[in-house]
Amino acid sequence: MVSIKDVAREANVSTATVSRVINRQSNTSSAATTAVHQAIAKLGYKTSSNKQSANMIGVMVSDVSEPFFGQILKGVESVAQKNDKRLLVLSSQYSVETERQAIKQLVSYCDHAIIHSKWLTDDELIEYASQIPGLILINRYIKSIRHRCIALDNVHGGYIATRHLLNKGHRNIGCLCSEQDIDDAVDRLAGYKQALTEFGLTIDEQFISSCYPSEEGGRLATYNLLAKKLPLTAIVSYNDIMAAGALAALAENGIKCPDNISVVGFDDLIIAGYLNPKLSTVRYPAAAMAEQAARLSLKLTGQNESDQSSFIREHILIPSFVKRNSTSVCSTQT
Amino acid sequence: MVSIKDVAREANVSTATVSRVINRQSNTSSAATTAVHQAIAKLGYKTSSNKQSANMIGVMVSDVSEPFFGQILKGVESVAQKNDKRLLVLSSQYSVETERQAIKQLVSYCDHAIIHSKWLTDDELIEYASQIPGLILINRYIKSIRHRCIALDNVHGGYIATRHLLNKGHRNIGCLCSEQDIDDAVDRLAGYKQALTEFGLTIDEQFISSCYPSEEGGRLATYNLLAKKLPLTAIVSYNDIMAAGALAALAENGIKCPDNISVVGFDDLIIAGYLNPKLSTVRYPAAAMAEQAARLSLKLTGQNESDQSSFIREHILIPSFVKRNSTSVCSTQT
DNA sequence: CTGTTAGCGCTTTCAG
DNA sequence: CTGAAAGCGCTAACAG
Repeated sequence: MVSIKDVAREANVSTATVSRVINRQSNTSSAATTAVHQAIAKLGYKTSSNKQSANMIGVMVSDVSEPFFGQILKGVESVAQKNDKRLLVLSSQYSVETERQAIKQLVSYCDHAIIHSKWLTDDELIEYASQIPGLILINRYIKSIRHRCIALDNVHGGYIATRHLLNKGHRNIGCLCSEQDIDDAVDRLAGYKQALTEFGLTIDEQFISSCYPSEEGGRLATYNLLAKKLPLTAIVSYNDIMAAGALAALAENGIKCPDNISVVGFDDLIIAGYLNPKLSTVRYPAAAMAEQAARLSLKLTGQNESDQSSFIREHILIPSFVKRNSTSVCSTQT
Repeated sequence: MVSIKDVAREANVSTATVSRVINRQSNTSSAATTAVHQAIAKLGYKTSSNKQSANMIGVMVSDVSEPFFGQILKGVESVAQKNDKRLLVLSSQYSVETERQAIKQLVSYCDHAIIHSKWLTDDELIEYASQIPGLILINRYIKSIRHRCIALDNVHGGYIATRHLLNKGHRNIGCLCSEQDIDDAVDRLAGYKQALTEFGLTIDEQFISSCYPSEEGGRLATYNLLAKKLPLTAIVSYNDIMAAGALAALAENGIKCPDNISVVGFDDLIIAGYLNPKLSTVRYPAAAMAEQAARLSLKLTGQNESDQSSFIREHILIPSFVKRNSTSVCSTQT
């Protein structure tokens, strides 16, 4: 256990100065301050080493009120509870700076941190990961620290969504994309293309429409597709929310789902089961993923007695398909 | 600041024994254990008085993954963030014992605790509330500690839901109730009755159907209503989930909403906007309520510099009506 | 099972 | 602005 004393030695100051720096109180010279901060980073010192931090497992998500993140909290909480640990929650509110501050806090307060970072660069995350062994990245894959990442195989997700439609005879499949430049968006699109290619079909960019990943975005992207008068019989969507927008756009235009056009979502949010028709979608096992992340975190700090280094499989989860009522066999045979 | 030493003196044991009791380790006689626990309760001692607890605001809800509770977390988190506090989250998983343990933990770890208790008795909650001044009950009203409660006026909610339908000309209004014996269920029903009475209508118990407050429960309760061949033109539901079940049951029977029967929900969950038709409902301002609870907690421990004791209005929030597409003017004039 | 005692991590005081 | 040293809250070791 690295103490304030070690930090003091490393920074060539007294323990009192370190204490002052940590608590941001009274005046300390900037030289001493930076020296202390460097020493803290180097040694991986954590405040409240008085055992409190060992009992805390921290989570950072974008917004605690979103159902998807609720699942993640639940997953982490369940293993926290089993291991008699407390759950510390912070959110980034979709802001880079808030996200950075949150992670810094987590790193300094907790031995374990499950982080869903949307905005920080790989390099910055690698840096934080190096500070505590219990930091796990969720829904993100960084090769150089892949043993610290738990992610979903989004390519496969896009693939099975598209594949499901192909198997039902659909050949003219539109794709609603997220215009955000993040991994899951490009991966899911790649899965869509892979499925088509594998089926011997050529990819027509006309069938791909990008918008902001909201309900309104889904509606707009669908309008754009419809405007082109393509022989569309099915649509795969970046996520359930956009799919909800697509369903609304179709309904407004008298196009019946699934009779005329089938729709597939992604995520399997609660709303999927309440849409009309109930949405066929790809299940994102968020809670399971979070559980696994939490267990991995415990394992990496040796809390988890058993299998210290036993099974080190790739931490990539495979999504599965959920068939509901928004997809059917293609009626317009070509 | 009450220390372990004070507790030891109060309990007539040594500090070591107190330490042992707190950490539930090694053996301690039950006599000593209870004596220590009593002393802790009496003096309001909190572990980690080493300043950690003052930075923590704890929340307990039933299930962190439910959207409704997500709102509550978000509300508390927003004020926590503003006041530079960390958020500690525990859930009861709908179990009495888990709930009790969670509250105990919160009380001993945090200076502030926002608690959504569904299962504990008033007396027990009063007891916990007496242990720390920063404990606030949310969505619950206990008269003797009402300055520690933030709740919704559920009677008013049931009232405006019913009133909305009455104003649209409906006179034969069914009511889907929760069979659970909790305050909000009876309050919302009371609001329903009040609105009818106020309109000079007599209450016919035939129109009231109770089931478990789930989608399936809503479906069943609706079947039961339909089976009676009542001249039903509208339904008010205990919550949105049951209303979703009601919509499904109506659709399955070829009854159009809102053309034939209007439906009103309660809570205004995310799904309300995605149902078909979009659900008119009563908005439960969960996040706002949680924010207010958190602010109250800070105020009660004197953290909130200003207005120490200034405005002590009743902490009852008023719900409002959200008009969407599931309600319309009554067509069958009597 | 319990108290004494030594010790640890940290903060605060005080002198410079 | 800083360090030495005293002090505080707590835990661990040991003897009974």
